[in-house]
Amino acid sequence: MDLLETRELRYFVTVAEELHFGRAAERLGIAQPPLSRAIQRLERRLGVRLLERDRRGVALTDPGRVLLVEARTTLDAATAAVHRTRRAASSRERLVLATKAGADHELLRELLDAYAAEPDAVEVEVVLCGIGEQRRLLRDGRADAALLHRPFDPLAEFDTEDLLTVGRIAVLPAGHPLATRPSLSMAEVTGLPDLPAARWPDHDGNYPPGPGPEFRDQSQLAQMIALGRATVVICASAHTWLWDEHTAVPLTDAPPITTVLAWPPHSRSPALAGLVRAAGRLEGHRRVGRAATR
Amino acid sequence: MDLLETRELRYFVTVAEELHFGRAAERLGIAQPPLSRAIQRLERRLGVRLLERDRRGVALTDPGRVLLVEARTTLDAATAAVHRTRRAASSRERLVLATKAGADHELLRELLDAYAAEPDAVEVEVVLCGIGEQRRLLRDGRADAALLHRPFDPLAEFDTEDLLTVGRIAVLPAGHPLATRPSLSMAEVTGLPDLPAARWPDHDGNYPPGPGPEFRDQSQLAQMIALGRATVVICASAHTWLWDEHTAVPLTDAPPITTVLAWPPHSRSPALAGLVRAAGRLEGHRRVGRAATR
DNA sequence: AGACGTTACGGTCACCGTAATCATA
DNA sequence: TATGATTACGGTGACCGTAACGTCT
Repeated sequence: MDLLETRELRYFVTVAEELHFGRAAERLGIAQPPLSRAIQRLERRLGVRLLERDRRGVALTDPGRVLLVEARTTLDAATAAVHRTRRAASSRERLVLATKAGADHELLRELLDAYAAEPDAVEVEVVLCGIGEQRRLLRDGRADAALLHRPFDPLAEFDTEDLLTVGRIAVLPAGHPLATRPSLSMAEVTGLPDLPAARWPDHDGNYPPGPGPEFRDQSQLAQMIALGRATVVICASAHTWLWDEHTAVPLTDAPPITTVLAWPPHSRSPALAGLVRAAGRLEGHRRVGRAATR
Repeated sequence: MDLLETRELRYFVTVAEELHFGRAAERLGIAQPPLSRAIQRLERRLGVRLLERDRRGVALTDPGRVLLVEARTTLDAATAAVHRTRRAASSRERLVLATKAGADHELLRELLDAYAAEPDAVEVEVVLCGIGEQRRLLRDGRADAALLHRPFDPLAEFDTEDLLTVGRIAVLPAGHPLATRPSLSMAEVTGLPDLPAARWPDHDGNYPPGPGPEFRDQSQLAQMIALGRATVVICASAHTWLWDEHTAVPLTDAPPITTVLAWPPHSRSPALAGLVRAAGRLEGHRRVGRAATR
């Protein structure tokens, strides 16, 4: 009763992303006509119109939008099958941990050290990926676990263990008038006419509207702020990568950010279990430490 | 990079389930040789040996076991894509709720009534399925939500809302000596030589070892107990289907069972949101009611 | 010899690419 | 007229079924 081949799904996803048969066919490495026919076949088999082809191009229908997300998760599951099977076959076991480049330096170090102390610790490969890419790495099996951030990353589909909760800071150019303040409120740093808030991509890869510059990784952001062209409100643990030209000011009224260790819920590997145990120990120690210093 | 077609995965899963190329080919409706070649192709592409074919049949390797679960989730995702896309295309919206046949009568009634009171309630189709089948219906998109039971059903992969927690009862033949007792302990009802505990299938469809009779649905169970051949420890809400020949005795030391409403975590439908809201209201009322009667 | 998985071989159908056609701005 | 999707058409390759083969009990 599953009449969809992954090739067809891949075709559909590409067309849905490009909204243009020509470009989609080029990305897929085939000619347009076979692609057109494949989509028609898909629509005929499902009995559902997926794309609206009228004047001025192609648009997704409502069922088409549903299929787009379902097809993506199916394709992710298929590539996860490849990765996890190959991983299981490789002789020496290892864990792949995905994290955003440039974030959580110290925490990551602590976690790796804590895990290394586990009795049956295996090699941990750290994969640095772009903003918001960790979840896809988890879904398609390229990573066994990842560091995510609440409330930014949707966590519903994963199991998680809290690691560390910190406040937020505003990162300003060193010479800015507000940079001398000991703390700031959200209201004071939003809507500054001379310092627009930088914008980063959401989970669909699109940028929210606004006057600030778009950026895609932490180095772009750092440079833009150092140039005095932008500001950003960000996790306090980001202080590790600040430049001399930056000033970090704590925010009093911004909701805190929790870094969590996340993994696919059905994972059964003992190595991953060890990593989770290490994460729990880390968080436990931290809690005890906090309680003791009160 | 996803080189696996769903047809190949279906072939592999069937062989892995049958552990016999001939029977698997028959189930798939093809001849053995193409099946043999397809599996070889799969192994070659993955670079992994999935099956051990020596004398006395076929066995799964460790990577083969990994691929079996990954392939199942991939196939479930593919059929979910079909179901959800078709559902989205159908004009009138509806919800499909899966529940074990013969369980949670009253609770289900309450839930449906509570949901019907929602402002934008849509038609709810109730699908009765076999023991432990609800999770698969959720995964492959045949159902939008299901009633599951903690701690029996693994809930990691779903979002859930607690509905009702009740104790457990022992169901005995009406004439049994223990049937006159006001309550019992687990120790008293396990290991009775004259009344073995009935066994039901676990999540893989296998039966745990033991002397008691195997059963697959509630009517078989009821008959077997009425005949004086078995006993069972079961959710207290099961009292709705007891016969005159049955006696239910509460257990004092058995962990309680919670019926939960479960749904796929990425669901975005407003109709489902309404059902969850109704479930929350139900549980809230119940909690208030309990508190008031204390 | 029997059971069962694999190799050999020939045919068909699905998919692809090139070329022509249709629709729209 | 130009752009972009669809239909027409011929070819190749993937997959299947039948038949022969190997291997172990």
